Amino acid sequence: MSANSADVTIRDVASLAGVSPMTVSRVINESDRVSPDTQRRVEKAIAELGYIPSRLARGLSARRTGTLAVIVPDVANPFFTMVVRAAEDVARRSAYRVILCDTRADLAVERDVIEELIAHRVEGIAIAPVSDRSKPHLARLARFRVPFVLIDRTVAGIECDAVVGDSVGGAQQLVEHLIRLGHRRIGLIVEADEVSSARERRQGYESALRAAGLPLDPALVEVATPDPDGGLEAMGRLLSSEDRPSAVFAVNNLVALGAIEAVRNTGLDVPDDVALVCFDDIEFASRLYPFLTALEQPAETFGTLGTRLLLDRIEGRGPARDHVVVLPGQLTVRRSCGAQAVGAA
Amino acid sequence: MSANSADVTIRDVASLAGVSPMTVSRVINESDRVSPDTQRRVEKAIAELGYIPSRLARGLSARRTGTLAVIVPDVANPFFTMVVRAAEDVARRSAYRVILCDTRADLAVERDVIEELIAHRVEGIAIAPVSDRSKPHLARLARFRVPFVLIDRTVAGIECDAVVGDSVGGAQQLVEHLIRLGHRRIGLIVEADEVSSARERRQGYESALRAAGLPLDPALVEVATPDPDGGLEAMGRLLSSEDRPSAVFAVNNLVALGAIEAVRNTGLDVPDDVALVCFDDIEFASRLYPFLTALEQPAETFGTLGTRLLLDRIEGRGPARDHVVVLPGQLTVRRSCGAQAVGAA
DNA sequence: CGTGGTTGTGGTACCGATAACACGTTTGCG
DNA sequence: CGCAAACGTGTTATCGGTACCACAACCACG
Repeated sequence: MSANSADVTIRDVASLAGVSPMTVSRVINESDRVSPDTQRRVEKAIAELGYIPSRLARGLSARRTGTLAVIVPDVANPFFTMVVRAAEDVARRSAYRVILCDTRADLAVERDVIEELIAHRVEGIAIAPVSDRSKPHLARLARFRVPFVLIDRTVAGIECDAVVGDSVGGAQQLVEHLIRLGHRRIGLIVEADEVSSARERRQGYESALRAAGLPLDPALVEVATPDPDGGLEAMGRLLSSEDRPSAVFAVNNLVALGAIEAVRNTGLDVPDDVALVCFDDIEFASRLYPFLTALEQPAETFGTLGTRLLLDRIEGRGPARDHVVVLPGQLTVRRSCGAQAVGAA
Repeated sequence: MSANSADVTIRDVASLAGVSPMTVSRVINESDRVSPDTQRRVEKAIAELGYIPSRLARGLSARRTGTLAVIVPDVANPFFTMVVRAAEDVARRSAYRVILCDTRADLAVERDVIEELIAHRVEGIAIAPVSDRSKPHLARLARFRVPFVLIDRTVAGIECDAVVGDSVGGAQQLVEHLIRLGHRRIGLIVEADEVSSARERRQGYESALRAAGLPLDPALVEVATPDPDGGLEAMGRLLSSEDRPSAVFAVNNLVALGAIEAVRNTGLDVPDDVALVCFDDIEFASRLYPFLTALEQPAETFGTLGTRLLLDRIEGRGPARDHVVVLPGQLTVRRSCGAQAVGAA
């Protein structure tokens, strides 16, 4: 047994087995044009030396790296955590590895990360882009012929495969629910308009209000960063306005968390003083304390489906036209909206 | 502008700039032995062609891939999510990329994943191993001279750098706290003994009981998989025993979640009927509903410190001896233990 | 003005694998 | 029995970079 297996190459295996490197390569790649006897000898040599073929060399000559990448703006957001986990799983089942990139919603990081991934010659990327301003980054991918699939968000001016939620419809459902509960002044905490999902949720909010004959009051719309701190500040502003809303729709789960905190900090309570609904559940929190009325999205499905589409593209099985999947969400009514929770259990 | 930048090589850049590939390589690598004029010409050519050097080729000839890996048993566990995010961040700051692997606590997956990573010639691995039975996997890494750092768990028989929590001490604190509240029959839901952190938490539990002169009753100890379902089942068994515990220490946050569910399913309540404490907080849940009395661990620090140690090793800055960091946790008292939460805010 | 040292650049081999082709040996079938 | 197809294996070139050495041009110094 060698002291160090790190430098064993295909040639070492070949000479130990008494064959050429090419034959070893055939064994590794399970080509069938190898005699059973040779195959056995080679496999024995591989085992004896503890040989592990270099993916670098393989990738360089075969032009296949067997690596995908998943880019998300925030792995710590439970929605994206599940997306990442599902993507990793699907990838592994197809013998691909996954490089995870968290852009922290920073365009500069996203740009760099994409350069890196091209340099790494990843075979495809599933990306939840920062915003519409990610367009040049995606254009660069297209220029390098790196297949990619958008997850959760589309980007204006980019045509490609995508898996997104029904943000317009979901937002409508949430707001209609609030209206049904009797709310007339409904606030919105949303992230910047250049994020497609946020834009669409805002549209859903507006169309629900219009359908109910309610006025659109710009004072009721706050723009925030999509995290608890953003929600905290935005809700603070809404609460301090003269004619404060009786209900608020938060663009996602983390924003909702901050929003609730803001309400409580003011000595008020959810839902008694302010009702609250949002997109995306926080599974662990709901399990402990079913509180948030949320439009739950099937996060894992975003990841699995997105990765499948990506693999299809890579392996040329993709449809000729772009494939945009819209996944419906599900309204789960709990306490934060002030409705008696319908005891479904 | 070329129609496709995917196949631009260093030679294309060289001929456009009227220099040799070697000179282009020097520019890419910021070697200073290039005249300012040449440098400018080469950079212009690079920009014009949209050239991105191949990491495969670089890795192959320079024997540096600039890639690390992080292996965790479950990214969806908030503790590991934070570890991963922190690791990724530190890595990027040092110009390394990170491959994420989720073993789902499956030894076979762990084995495969490690083979893959060696094949990829990653330069180092931060790993939260499945259990003591991960030893052969780590031995393989050692044999291939791949530096690695253990995160959160040590492995019997493996000496290396590690960043772990003070499981014994933390468990003691939690159990002492329950004893102080008057509990005499304290249950434990723990994962298999072959996981070092679980083993140590059990030790802490036992020594706290012994110190208080309380008996160790095997009927009070349930082994479970470290997830909500495991907690649910284990707590179910504890509750149905004839002399059920008045308090339970759950080995981690997810187990606690399931345990609470089990209590509630029985028509009982936490903490009135059964008090509960656990390791690791669930930040998002606590933010919404400060309920779990937990021994909080600085998850991000596990990731940052672990990755720093790893980078030190890789770059040869590591100390000669193994560096084991033990991070203390912090007891945060909330409602689940039945104590009046000390209003610290 | 010769010698040694620096500076900028190029040539060649090689990293570790595979593609493409070539070649000797069976095997099959009329 | 002869020739073609199938089989098993090796040879060579190449993937896209970098290490290493060579070398010309220039500098300074005694």
